[in-house]
Amino acid sequence: MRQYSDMSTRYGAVDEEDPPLRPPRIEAVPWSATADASPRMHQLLSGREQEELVNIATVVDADRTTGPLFLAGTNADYVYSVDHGIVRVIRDIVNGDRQIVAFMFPGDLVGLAASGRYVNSAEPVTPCRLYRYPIKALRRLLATDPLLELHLLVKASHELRASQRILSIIAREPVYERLACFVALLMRQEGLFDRRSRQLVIPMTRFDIADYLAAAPETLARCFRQLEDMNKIQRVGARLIQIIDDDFFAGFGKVL
Amino acid sequence: MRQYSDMSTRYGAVDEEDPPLRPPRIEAVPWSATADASPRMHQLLSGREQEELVNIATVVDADRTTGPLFLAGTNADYVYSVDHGIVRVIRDIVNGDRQIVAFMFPGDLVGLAASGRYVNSAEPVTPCRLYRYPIKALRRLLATDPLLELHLLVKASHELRASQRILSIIAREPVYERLACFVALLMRQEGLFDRRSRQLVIPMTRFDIADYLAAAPETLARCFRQLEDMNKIQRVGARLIQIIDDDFFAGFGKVL
DNA sequence: CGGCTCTTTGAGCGTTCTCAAAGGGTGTGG
DNA sequence: CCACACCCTTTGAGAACGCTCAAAGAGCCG
Repeated sequence: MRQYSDMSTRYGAVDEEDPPLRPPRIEAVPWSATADASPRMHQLLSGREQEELVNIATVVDADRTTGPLFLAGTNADYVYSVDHGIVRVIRDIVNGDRQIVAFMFPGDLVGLAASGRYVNSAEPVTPCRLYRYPIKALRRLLATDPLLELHLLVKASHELRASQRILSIIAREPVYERLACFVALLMRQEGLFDRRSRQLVIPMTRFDIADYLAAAPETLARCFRQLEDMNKIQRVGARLIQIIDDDFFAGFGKVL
Repeated sequence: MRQYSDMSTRYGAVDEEDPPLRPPRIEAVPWSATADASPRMHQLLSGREQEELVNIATVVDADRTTGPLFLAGTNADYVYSVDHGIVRVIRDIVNGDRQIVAFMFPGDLVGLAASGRYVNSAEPVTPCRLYRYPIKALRRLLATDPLLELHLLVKASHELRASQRILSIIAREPVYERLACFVALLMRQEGLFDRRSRQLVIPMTRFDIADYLAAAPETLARCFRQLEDMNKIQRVGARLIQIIDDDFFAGFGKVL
């Protein structure tokens, strides 16, 4: 467990160790068209909103060794925003199987609830830092700040789109296409893809990817090999690949 | 085309023809626990909010012959709420395949947008009536009514849960389990299941169910037969089944 | 160096998909 | 009024893809 945590540290090292504390951020593609007309991620929170949020927040640091952030079915007392690192949001299926419904990256909100209970469990994938907001305080804030409320609504819409996107990815056959979509998603994430070396860091295990794409980890390994045989990628290490055919992945990344 | 429309009319006849116009409704399971502690659907809109919405809304009637409500990629000028009938929300995959990301029932909101464009297409599954709200007017309303904004946020969370649920259903193997989950979902819908006769109306075609559960329509037919052989259901007609083993479906309906 | 976990590869099997065709119900046209 | 045409549904047969089980390889840490 220990060394696995450290392994994650190396592979998922998007942020250097102990970065200076940044204000909370919530990012999303807004509803309306922006000036440049390209669907880009925007930082939704104003400086004042960030202050308001900091006032009710506590900082949480976690990694794979520290256990789940919260478990499905328990009292939903907090909502989290990701500052750095990656969190997986999990829904347990019946017989030991589980589905990762989302990977949460910096700028994302974690802690969906219904009837006072968390709907999913959340666990760190890499070492990560989150802001934790008590729901009661957050609701008080929302009642007095309609603009913040609007921003959360925009963010919720963004998460809904993301969920529908992974839905349409899972529906795809064969599996190597799902993997291509997943690689395209990772390439869009800040800090994982190095344009110069054309290398992409894969911060999660094959098991994680398998639970995300609804496939077996062995199949994933075969699909990586398949993409290599197709001359679309080059495997540098288990968690590091080089992108050979950009257009190929651009095609799979077209979906919003 | 014509007779198919009429067929849908018969099978999907949740509401009698030309019901009196009801005020707009938006339904969801709220975040917080309610008094009865059971996760039940609630009507979110107050009488005043319904009035405000009616003031900016127009009524739209549609069925399978009238074509899509809107197409993915077109300007997102309106949001819709379903009064009665069923709407499918579709995302096109590559080679003619498509994924139904959601069936929208009365009380649901349709018209998710990003950067000013609809993300999905929406088409009537049964004859239906919707309220159509211009987005501009709706945003003005939201700016002046924080409570309405909160209700939309709760509704968006509800849709997100629904999307994650179908995600975890699709991930299931074998397909007959997906179908069992789907049947359990339909049983929860108002007006489709008759408790006395134990009969369930299936308002959509095998193709629709296939595009929803990420399976081939032929496989769906086989799975219906399989459930019958297992003595879980009895096929009365293509779009009407009798539930034999309630506990079986209750088990698959457990997921939020 | 040994132990651990993650990753890769192989072989055999099972489920689902595809292609094909027949059956059923409904509206239309003769 | 009946027969036809259309679409949806069902069933069958064969092929393909992915899963399971098994085992070896690789990287990291103590």
